[in-house]
Amino acid sequence: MKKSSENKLPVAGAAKNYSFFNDVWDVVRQVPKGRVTTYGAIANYLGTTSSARMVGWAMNASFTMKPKVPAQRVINRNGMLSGKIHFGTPTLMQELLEKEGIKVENDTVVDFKNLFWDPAIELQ
DNA sequence: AGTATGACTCATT
DNA sequence: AAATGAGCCATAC
Repeated sequence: MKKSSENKLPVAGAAKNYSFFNDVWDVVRQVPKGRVTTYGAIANYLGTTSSARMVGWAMNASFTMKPKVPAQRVINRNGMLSGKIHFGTPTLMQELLEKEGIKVENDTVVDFKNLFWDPAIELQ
């Protein structure tokens, strides 16, 4: 069995819970283009429903991950782009979403309810 | 080592 | 319906 060098993460202190972060990224990468999901949905799928905040931290760490994680498809339960401030520019997240065909108005995904992709249901 | 903060969410008021 | 408190737990200082 290989040591942690293979599973090493750029996140300090994540070694203990690296699987959680890894699972988050794995799920996010499977979000179809043009669809979105939420922190809570991912947390629920991973069995840590009340730890949606950790999903946010995983997203923050995802910027240094390869292959890249479509973090713009992960938003909060209101369909709002709560994490856009963590992108390079204040509008980058919205631009990425619109490039995928998702309409964004006032930092909120239009028709979010219809575009919502729940891993606990879709991914099973 | 203790406190504060946060890309969240739910329950209560 | 809007505001507030609480649970969550890793990171930052």
